[in-house]
Amino acid sequence: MSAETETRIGNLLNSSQSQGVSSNDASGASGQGVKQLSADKNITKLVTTLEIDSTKEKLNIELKEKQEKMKTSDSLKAMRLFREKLPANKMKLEFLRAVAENQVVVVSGETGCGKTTQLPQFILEEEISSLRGADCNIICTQPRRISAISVAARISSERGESLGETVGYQIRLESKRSAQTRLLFCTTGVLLRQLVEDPKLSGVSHLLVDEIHERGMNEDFLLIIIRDLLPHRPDLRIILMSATINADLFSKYFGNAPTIHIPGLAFPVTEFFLEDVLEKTWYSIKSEFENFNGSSGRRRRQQDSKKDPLTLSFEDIDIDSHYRTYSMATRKSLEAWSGSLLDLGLVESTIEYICRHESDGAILVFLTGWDDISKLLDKFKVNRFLGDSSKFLVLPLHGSMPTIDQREIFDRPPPNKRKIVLATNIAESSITIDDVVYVIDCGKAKETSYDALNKLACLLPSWISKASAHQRRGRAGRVQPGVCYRLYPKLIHDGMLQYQLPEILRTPLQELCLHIKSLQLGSVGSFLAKALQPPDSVAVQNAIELLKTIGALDDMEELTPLGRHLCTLPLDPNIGKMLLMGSIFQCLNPALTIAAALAHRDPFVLPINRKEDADAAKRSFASDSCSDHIALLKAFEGWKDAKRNGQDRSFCWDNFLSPVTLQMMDDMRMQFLDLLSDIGFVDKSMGASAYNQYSHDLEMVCAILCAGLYPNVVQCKKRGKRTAFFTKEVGKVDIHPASVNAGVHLFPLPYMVYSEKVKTTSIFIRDSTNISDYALLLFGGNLIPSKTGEGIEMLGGYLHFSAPKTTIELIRKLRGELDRLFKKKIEEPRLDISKEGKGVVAAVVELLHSQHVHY
DNA sequence: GAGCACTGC
Repeated sequence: MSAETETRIGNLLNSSQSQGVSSNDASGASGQGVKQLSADKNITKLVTTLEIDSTKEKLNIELKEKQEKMKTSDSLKAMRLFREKLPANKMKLEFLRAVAENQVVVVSGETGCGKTTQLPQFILEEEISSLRGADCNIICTQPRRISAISVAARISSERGESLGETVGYQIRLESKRSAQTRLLFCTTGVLLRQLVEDPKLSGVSHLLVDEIHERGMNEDFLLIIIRDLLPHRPDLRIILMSATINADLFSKYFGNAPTIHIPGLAFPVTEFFLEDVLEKTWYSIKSEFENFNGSSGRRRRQQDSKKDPLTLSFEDIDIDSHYRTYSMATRKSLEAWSGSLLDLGLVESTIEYICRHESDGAILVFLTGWDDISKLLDKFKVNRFLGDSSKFLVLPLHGSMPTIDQREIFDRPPPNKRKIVLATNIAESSITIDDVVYVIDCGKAKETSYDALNKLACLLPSWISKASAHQRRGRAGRVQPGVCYRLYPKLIHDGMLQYQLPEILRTPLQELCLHIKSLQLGSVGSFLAKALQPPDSVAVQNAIELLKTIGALDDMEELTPLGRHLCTLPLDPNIGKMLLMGSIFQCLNPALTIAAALAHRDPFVLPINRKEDADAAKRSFASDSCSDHIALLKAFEGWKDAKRNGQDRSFCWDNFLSPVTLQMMDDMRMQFLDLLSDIGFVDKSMGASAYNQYSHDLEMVCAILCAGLYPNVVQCKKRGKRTAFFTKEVGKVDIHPASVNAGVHLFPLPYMVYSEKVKTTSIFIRDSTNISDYALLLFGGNLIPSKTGEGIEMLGGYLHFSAPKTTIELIRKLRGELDRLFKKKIEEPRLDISKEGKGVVAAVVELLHSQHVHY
């Protein structure tokens, strides 16, 4: 730091310190007024209750009459016949009796049995017929937005109503419901948010929780809450719905609640395993070691550490005796088969076999990721048969590919053209392609796991569960009988886990922990111990530690004022903190944009053919900022500008951006703004300019990023002409190749902050922003005096900063002022600190812009 | 010298 800078900052600081602002507490005078008001309220309440009773009776009768008409309406005749044929219809009386007699009922049923559309409807009809229609309030949760909408729409049409009348839906940022709505479909997340306001679910008569077999975190969380709620709400009815027959786990969890099983109604799907596929296709699998020694025999145990137990157990099988009835060629292939590598040649041959020998119908191929899809497409190009684009319509389907927003996937292809969809497990439950007749299942999926000891998220291909395999197979039987080709031996299938590990055991828990605290559910540890499968205590401890580090929990694990604000923001606590910092320090717009992008998904798409161009587009947004977050920000701002000129479509196309994602980000920004206004950090009447003084100051924006993302810090260390990156927990990490910082050899600043660190083929920092030591000193963790000398430590001693004593003193002083300002604003968000903070913030900006110390 | 499962408030 230059002497000149030092003096300027010193002066700025001194000018601001003396201006203490007196508290503007006005609550002392308001006590009497509140009492008066509540007395009035009681009288009004009494009068309205009487009125409500008579209108309610009228409504009950009205609803029943309307329903009777519906039952005889001609226009709904076809719909009625369809409904009567569903397997669920046969169980109607049994189901309604079980619901009447028990507080909790578990229903299992295969796809096509009609449980999701019929069971909530049975309850609704029963309540209306019994003249309880006015009081009934049925909620049915779905794990995904798309299913909440489509099921609500389906039931509305079955009742001959418009969506949003008796039946409605509510998902984040979108709802169709009205005062008449008696049956509401919502995402599980929406219900969990609602619980903050209404912990007893008062007014809800029936709660159906669908797809509990998927074991998502929200659903597992909700089940704990429901079980604790039951004694306090004896009138509340709970119906848990699962797709798998094995519903015992859920029944036991609820004190042996009765279970009902509804058989499915799907077309039969024939199933072939690898051994059968090999017999049919005559494909020959080459050993992965063949190139080294020319023999095709298995090199057992050679790479044990890399192989999973299931693959290893297959290598212990004596192929010749186990597969006696199979051909020599097949046995040789099975001997060479490697469970750890996907054989794309086999996939290609299987597709070719179907196209040559089987009748019409779309083919759906389940692969693990972008790479498989891309490589298989390359193989198609040079395949003389499959490469004929007049006969085959080949479509990649991946969450980050541009095809995701296209209708082509769902449309029937023209006659004499076969549709072949190469998909990830997005096609397992999120996207349904009706005309699929053939499914090819590679048996694997990329799955996250959480290494609690290293505080590390992992994303690795692994064997799917039997339940997933069953679900994939079912995708072939939606419109007619289908065929499923499994590219793994039956023995592998038999050894697969029955179910995937629940999400609560596979993810970091900080957001969940915050949610538990906000619902006042007691200590995090004892609450989570009540889960169906409680998470590892180390994982819980990590989450609590992180919440303490960012200042959301105090030493007693109680919510701090900051923690309470973070609870109201539907965001990861780190990103929520960034948003608050942005609103306090005049960077509101960038904070809103970056928070929306990080919370939702990357708006940059990953096209197969033009990925170099896509990379270049992203880099051009980042310019020389060395920041993926700035690239996101600039891309969004560019889109907003283009949209104003009606050029948004071409802007997205030219820059490889997803319009759907950008629109969602825009909607989310509005939601965040509303929430910030609710909790007092933003006064909308002030106008945007009141919160964006530094929004175009990239140094300041990066400092806000640092404030939010800490302790996700990477040290950049020069290694000759390159830079190496290190974190406290796992040591050396790499910049993800998709980052704008990949391939940059030297960085102007000595640190990076990031939001996501994932272990795949290596440990990658997926997104990063290069930041200065000043940003870290002013907005990072607490400054601890160095034990050894005059410097400062951070991150438990992992980071050291040294500078002349006067500089350190100045930084400590500035940081102290900044912390004081932040604390004041967090404790009293509506307080105007702009005058008081002017000097401090100006000093901070000055410092962030000053010559950085070379590292 | 490389790489990007999927949901959701």
